[in-house]
Amino acid sequence: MNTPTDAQNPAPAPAAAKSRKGPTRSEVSKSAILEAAREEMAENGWRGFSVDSVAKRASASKQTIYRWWPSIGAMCVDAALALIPDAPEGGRDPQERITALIIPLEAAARTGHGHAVLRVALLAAADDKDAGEVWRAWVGRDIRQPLRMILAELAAKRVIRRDFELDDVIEQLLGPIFHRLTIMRAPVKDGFCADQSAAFLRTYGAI
Amino acid sequence: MNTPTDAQNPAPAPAAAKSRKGPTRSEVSKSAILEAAREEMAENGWRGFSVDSVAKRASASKQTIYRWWPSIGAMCVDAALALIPDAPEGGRDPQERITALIIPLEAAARTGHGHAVLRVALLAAADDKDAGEVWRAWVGRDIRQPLRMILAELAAKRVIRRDFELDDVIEQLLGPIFHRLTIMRAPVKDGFCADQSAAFLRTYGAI
DNA sequence: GGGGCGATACTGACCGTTCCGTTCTAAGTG
DNA sequence: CACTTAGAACGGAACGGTCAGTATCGCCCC
Repeated sequence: MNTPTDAQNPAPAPAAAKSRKGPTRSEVSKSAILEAAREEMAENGWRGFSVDSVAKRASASKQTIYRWWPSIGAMCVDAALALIPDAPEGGRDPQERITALIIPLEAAARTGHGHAVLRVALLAAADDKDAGEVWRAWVGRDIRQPLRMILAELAAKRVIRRDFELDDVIEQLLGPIFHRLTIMRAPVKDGFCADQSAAFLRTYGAI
Repeated sequence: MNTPTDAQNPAPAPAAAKSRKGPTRSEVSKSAILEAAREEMAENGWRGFSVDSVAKRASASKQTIYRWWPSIGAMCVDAALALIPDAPEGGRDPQERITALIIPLEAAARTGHGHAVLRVALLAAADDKDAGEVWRAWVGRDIRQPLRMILAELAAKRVIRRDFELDDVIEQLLGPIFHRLTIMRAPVKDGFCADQSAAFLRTYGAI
C-alpha cells in the first residue's frame, strides 16, 4: 500500500514533534477514519459526501478528522491513495516500463470498491483546492518523476522522438482511464493501461 | 450554440403542450437561470454550488428551476453544453474530420470562463446520475455517432485498422482534454485536439 | 380560470467550529 | 525510581449558518 504525503497536516505533523507533552495522535483512529471515508465515498459520491457521516461511522470526533486533514477533500484523496498498490518492477521493455507506472491505478480501479473510491477522489481533486494539491503531489512523485527518467532514457537511445511534452504524455496516459472511471463509470478492462502505453509508443516512436 | 437535450424536463416539455391554458414557460427566465448558473459554477465549483445562489442571481424562484430541470446537476450540464459551438465541416482529410468533432470542446475550454464552467459540468456529470445521463446523451449524439460513421469509412478504405473499440477511441480522444480541464486545471493549448486525433491515427493507422 | 411566475417559509441534513469531560503521555520533581 | 503535572488528543454534543427540495402564497398573463 501507498503511504501518501500525509496531506500536510494542519498542525505541525505529529512525527515532527519536539518536546511535546500529550499523547501522540492515534494511528488507529486515523485508519478507522480512512476506512469509513472510503465506504462513505463509494456510497454517496462527492457532493453527497458528509464529514458527519464519516465521523459517525468511524466512531470518531469531527475534530479528530480536522486534526489530521486540512479539508475533507484532502482526506478523500488520502483514502483513495491508500488503495493504490506500489508499482511493480518494470523490466527492460520500454512499453513494460511505462505500463508498470500506471498499472497500480488500473489495479485499484478494477475492483468495484476501488472504482467508486477512486472516482470520488478524482472529483475531490478536481473540485477542492487542498485535495487537488495532494493528488498532484502524488502524481508528481509516483508518475511524473519516474516517467521523466524513463522517457529521457528512451529518447537518448532513439527509441522515441525527442519532441514530446512531458505533461502531454501524462494526459495521454492518465486521461483515458480517468475519463472511463469518472464520466463513463464503465469498468476498466484488463490491459487498459498497457494499451495506453502502447498507443504512446506508437505516437512517439522514432521515425 | 448547442441546443442540448433539454434534459428531459420533469414536466412534459413546454413545447409539447396541447390544449394548455396558462402561459408557456418563460424562455427568458430559463436563459437567465442558465447564465447565472454558469457564473456560479465558475465561482464556486461543484460542491460549493448552490441552487439558492443561482435563483437569487437570476432573480428567479427555486421552483422555476425545478420546473425546468430534474436536478441541479442536469442544469449544470445544460448550462455548459450551451457554450459548446457547433462542429465545423470536416473536409476530406481523416485527421481533419476527426479533429472537427472535438474542436468545439477545445474552443469552449480555451476561454477562462468556459474552462471553469466545463470543468464543473464534467464534475456534475461524474457525480450526479441525471447530469451524467444528459452528458452521455450529448456525447452519444455529437461525438460517438458521427465518429462511428467516420471510423467505419476510414476502416473500409483501409486508412485505419479494423480492430479498434469505439469506446476506447472516445476515451483516447476525450480523456486527455478532460483530464487537463479537471484534474490539472491547466489551460488547453491551441491544437490540443488536433494532437489527439493525430495520436489516434498513429495508433490505429494501417501499418 | 389554470398554469407559470417570484417570493417566502419550512423540514431535514450538513458544514465548520467550539466547547466539554476524559484519557493518555512526556517532562519535571523529589 | 515513583509521583505529580501540564498539555494534547480523544469521543461526544452542541452552535449558527447554509443548503436541497417541497409547499404555499398572491399575481399576472395567456
